[in-house]
This record gives sequence, C-alpha cells and structure tokens, in this order.
Amino acid sequence: MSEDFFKNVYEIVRLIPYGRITSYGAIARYLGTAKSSRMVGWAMNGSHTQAEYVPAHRVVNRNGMLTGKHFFSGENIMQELLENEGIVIEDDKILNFQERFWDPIKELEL
DNA sequence: AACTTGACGGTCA
DNA sequence: ATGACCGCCAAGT
Repeated sequence: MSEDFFKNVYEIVRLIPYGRITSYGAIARYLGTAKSSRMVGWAMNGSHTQAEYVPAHRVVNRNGMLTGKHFFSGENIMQELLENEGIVIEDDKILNFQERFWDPIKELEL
C-alpha cells in the first residue's frame, strides 16, 4: 500500500539523529527502491499533516541542496533549523554534506 | 480518461 | 564541469 510507504518514510526521517541529514534517494533505496525518489519527496509533502513531528528539514536531495525549503513556514526556516543543529549551509546548499550525511542503509541495515 | 507536474537521481552528450 | 533527457509513480488539472 502506498500509505505504508509514506509511513515508512516518516519513520525513517524521525530516526535521523540530531545534527544529521540524509537524502531522498537514500530513503527510497532503504525501502527497497520499491518506489522512486520522487515518491519520497511526495511523501514529505504530507509530512506536516502527520501527528508526530517529522524533521523534514533533515532530508535534502543528493546534492545537499535545500530544495524543499519553500515548503516550510518561511523562506529560510529550513536553513535556520539545520544551522541550529550545527549544519553549515551556504546558498541553500549544505557544505559539510558528506560529514553530516546519515545513510539509513549503512546505519540500519544490520 | 489523458496529460502535466514534481521536496529526485542517474546517465549521456 | 554544465546541461539535457529518461525513469520512476502518485496527484492534480
């Protein structure tokens, strides 16, 4: 069911540790590439409707770019949240992306 | 019912 | 390194 897919996405996003980030593709792959990365992004679209808080700001594209910042309350809320967690951002892009990257496949596969 | 859009990602020119 | 294209599939028009 697509609903389960969405639920799994939210679950993984909530598992992202403080100060860490991941990518849409990483989540999609962790879920078995059943769907495409676009579906992860689409799932995030409804993340704000979830009862439990979903740190969607910790999910960016493989480029480390804050492509979804426009979906937040303000224009730069996403960036502020990330910077508040020690993430360095410049021009809507995460500089220390590799350092802060949290891959569910690597961290949760076992 | 058909076409377009999109919080993506990978490949090819 | 930059830009165009394709695959992926749900939701909107």
